[in-house]
Amino acid sequence: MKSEKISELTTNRLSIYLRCLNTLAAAGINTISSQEMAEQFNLNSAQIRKDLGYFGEFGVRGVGYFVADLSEHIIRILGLDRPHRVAIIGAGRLGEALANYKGFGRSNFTVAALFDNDRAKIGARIGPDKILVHDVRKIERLVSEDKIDVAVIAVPARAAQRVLNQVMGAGIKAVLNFAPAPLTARLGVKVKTVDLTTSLESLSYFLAQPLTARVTNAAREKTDFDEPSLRDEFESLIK
Amino acid sequence: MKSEKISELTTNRLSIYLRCLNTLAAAGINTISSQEMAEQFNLNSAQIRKDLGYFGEFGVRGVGYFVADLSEHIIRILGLDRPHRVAIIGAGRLGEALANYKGFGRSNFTVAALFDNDRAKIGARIGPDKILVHDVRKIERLVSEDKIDVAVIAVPARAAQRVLNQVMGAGIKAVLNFAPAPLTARLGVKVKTVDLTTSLESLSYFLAQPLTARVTNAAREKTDFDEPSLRDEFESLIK
DNA sequence: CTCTGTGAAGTCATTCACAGCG
DNA sequence: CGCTGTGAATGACTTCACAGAG
Repeated sequence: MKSEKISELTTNRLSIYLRCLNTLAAAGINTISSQEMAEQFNLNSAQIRKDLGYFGEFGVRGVGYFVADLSEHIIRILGLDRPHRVAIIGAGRLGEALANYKGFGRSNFTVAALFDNDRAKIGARIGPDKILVHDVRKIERLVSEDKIDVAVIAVPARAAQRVLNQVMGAGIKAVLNFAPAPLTARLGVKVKTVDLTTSLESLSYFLAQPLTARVTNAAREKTDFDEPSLRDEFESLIK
Repeated sequence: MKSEKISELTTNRLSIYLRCLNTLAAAGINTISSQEMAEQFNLNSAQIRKDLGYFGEFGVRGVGYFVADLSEHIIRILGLDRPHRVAIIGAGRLGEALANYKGFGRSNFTVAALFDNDRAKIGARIGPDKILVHDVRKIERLVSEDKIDVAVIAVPARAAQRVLNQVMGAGIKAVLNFAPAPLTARLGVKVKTVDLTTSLESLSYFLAQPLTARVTNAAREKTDFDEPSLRDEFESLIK
């Protein structure tokens, strides 16, 4: 086990490896080499080994990795062995979809509360799970009462920084932001932004390139996994 | 104007610059230097100049950039001067939220059709905009009739590859994927995956680190903009 | 004198390639 | 013998730093 600084690219990939291992386990496979895994899931075997190498020696030379064992290790590395409680701020369409999303469970995330600042929504119960919408001003109290440690920002861009400030004020250190705004966070608070418009506009650039350039690029890229990618029980968001 | 290979990181940032320029324009600012822009939006001025430098010389030495002018240029570079028509596959919660999302317009994207394979949904009209749900098997015909050039995959992971194949079969070259699955695309087709679980698990890793490491990391990172981030009229997804 | 545009330097990430363990 | 774990090599991206345009 080294103690270098781990890049976010590496932790993103660990999450992906974990998903792959789940798939393998479900298929009844107990042992896998980095090569086999790379082939099956469009990954690079050296990178798998290097990523894992930052955290320990989990493999068996001449054999590969034990699926269940490695899975366990990654769960521990990512801190998924401890439960996380999520607050969703913004009870609009997206907030509602997320609040009713069942896939969080597998990663040990639970949606603990939903907030909005719209009078008409506060006190209402939303979606099939009838989740209560709280007044966003109560966020600080609920965070400590409910042991919430992650916030999801699903409000319009112009409100996003204000909400982030409230959320930081309540002591939350990890935020997933869906608002299209350049946010400033205080030291020690991690904000991950997911941006639909940027993704689409980047696709638009790709379409605007001449066919030859597009194909050349694609060849260099295998399947595009440079950004995150989800888990099996996406169903509730989607079905 | 060079003709090197442009990285996706650069095109993502162009999209962000465009958003910043919109904000500036809305504030009545006509001229801005890369330094000022970097300060205001947590960016790096050298990077702004370098990114723009791949496409031309848009600035005025000793002055900076004309906001409206640069905006125009980026719109053209990203291919946002031509309209794009989007098909959303999967009429679940997320598909519905996306189908009713009004923010696409600004980037010249229009949601042209919504598809599902669920008998109970096909033929129904969904959301406040009453968008008709089509049978996914009709996708090929509708793509050519409706000039659709972008697909959004909002189906469960196990269906994602099948849907991607159908979509590619219909001739679509650009896909935004919300399913948590490692997809394989044919040459010349660009797939961008947005993965909620990976983002959350990566945040979990951050929380699992000792406080000192978290702060050290944060110091290196300003606000986290390594992934995409959205646009102003996110409202319809969210409100 | 200011700010762009850009080679050169520096930093970080991926991939290679192989010693050595099981 | 096969596969891991890992330094060393390569490649990609960012930042520096400054010549030169306006």
